[in-house]
Amino acid sequence: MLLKIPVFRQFTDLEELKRFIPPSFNRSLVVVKEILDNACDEAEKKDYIVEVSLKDITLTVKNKGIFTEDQLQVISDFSERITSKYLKKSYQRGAIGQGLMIAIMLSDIDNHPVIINSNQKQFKIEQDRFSEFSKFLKKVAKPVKAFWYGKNAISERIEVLSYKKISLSSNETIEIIASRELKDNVLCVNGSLVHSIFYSSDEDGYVVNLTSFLNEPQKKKPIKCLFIYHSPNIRYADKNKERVKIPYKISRYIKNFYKNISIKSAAGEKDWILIKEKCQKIAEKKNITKENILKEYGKSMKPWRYVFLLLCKNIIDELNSKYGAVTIRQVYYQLVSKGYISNAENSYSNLVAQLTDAREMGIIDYFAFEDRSRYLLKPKTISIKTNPKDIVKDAVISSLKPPEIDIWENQDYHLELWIEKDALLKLFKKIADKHQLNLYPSRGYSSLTKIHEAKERFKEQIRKGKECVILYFGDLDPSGWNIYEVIQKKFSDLPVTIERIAVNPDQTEGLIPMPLKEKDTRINGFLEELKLTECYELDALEPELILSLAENAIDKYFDKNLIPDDSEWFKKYQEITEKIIKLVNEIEA
DNA sequence: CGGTTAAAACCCTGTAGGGC
DNA sequence: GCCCTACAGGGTTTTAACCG
Repeated sequence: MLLKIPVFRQFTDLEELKRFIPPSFNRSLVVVKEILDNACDEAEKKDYIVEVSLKDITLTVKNKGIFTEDQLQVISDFSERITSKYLKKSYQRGAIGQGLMIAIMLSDIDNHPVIINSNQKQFKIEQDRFSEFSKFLKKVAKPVKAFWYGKNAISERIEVLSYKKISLSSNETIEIIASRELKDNVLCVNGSLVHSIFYSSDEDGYVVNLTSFLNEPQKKKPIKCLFIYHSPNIRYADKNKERVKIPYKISRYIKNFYKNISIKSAAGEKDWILIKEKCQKIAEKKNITKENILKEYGKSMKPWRYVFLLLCKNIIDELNSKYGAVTIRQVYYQLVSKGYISNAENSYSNLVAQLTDAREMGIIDYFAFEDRSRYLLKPKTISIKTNPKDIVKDAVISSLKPPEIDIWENQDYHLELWIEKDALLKLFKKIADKHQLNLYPSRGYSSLTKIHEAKERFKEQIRKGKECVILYFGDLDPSGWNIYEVIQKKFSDLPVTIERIAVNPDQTEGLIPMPLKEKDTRINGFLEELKLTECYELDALEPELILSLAENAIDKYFDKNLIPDDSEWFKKYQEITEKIIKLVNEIEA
């Protein structure tokens, strides 16, 4: 079914239009920027020159016919979705359409005419919303279709309509569904569209028939629920959609229509801590009470939780001694593999919350963790009180630290260490330093940029007559396996060996398996190829084992007899540096 | 073919509401 | 009313499978 509501009304109706631009924006500036941006973008593609002229308050942009009538038809095909979040994501219609849309609406709001010269035609966008251009749009605009969104899209910007959380008039409420629980895609309509359905009256001449609208998609696919954009909290509301309010009688109407559809709330794992009872017993045994905790930390907490956090602390201490500061995700995997907590979606965020408390209370040290994903950019300055001579001396002496001689120069191979996750970077850093190897944490799927850079590196080595080898370490799970395969595929045009060192199917003995995530779209390939029903994290291997696997692999490609003799070199280096240091010491400030 | 959803890596905050 | 969980929100980046 097609709704017989021309969506271009959204771009020509003042009230509708206003919602698309944040209030703080200067509209006239935005229109100029958009028009110029898009004209330049298009012109650049075909090497045309953009002509811009401003007369009185009329902005004219000429781009030698890039805006063809065909293109305008495409742009004005409003049966396609439009962007629902300004400044965030735009769908389908692209820059020209977006620019035009904004241009149209702004010219409407600000009474500033905009002229687009295109293909010997002139489109003037001016105050009158059914001007030449609007008429053109009206003529070519297609009716809008209802469309399907998936789970993520919904959780991103759409809330379900039912009956719990949002307070309405009287005591009625509306419930928000946890969209994660939805197994199938659902039909939804975008807020402004719903808005149009309910608020356009017959006087406007638009046909509105909610029943047929609800009926139609039901025939095609079993429908779960009709979704309407809504945010319960005005703070979190999409500012573009804040005008969309759902009156109770409308929600009731829809609810009645779908009486038989049950809406389940998301069932997270409530008892995500699997060793609760054990902790309780320990607490009793050690006589840990709320009062004791309150006395010691100034904040009370259930004894079993405290015991749980102490157990976490032990594990964290152990990890710290092996790797140094760790990430919370590393701790999470450890706890899961030890059977302390469940491996559920909510488990990780719960753990984060627990460890936040633990840190703030002082149970666990802040230094136990590190955040590798954020950084501070510091200016490099020194105090005026410092002695310039000292600074120069320090700089010279520290720059004279003996360098490392390249032990790979005469080798037959060029070796690199690639690991799937950042978490193990520290462990691998040691071995990479020791053997002078490039170390690359791909963080899941490698970026094309880094693959390309690697290829350039390898080409250089191949020119030198070397064989290139990547020693790869990753999880033994569908995605982990696939990541490895993708790397192989990307290097298929270069003679590069990719050796998967760990985790391999023959290394899983004694490891605690994790269940396969059934939702993983790569699961089929994994099952077929490896015939495994469980998966294994790289972190689950003992660090010593990982290191020895790496050492053995490196030794295979490294010939000790080919290490250059550097004794003479360093003798000379020493002589020279000593002379320089002597000179520096002689300088009088 | 392109949009959507899923996966991977990582992190943090605020609050509604159930349970005790 | 406290404690705790779940679930909203916020941020960064990638690739593959699937589907119409």
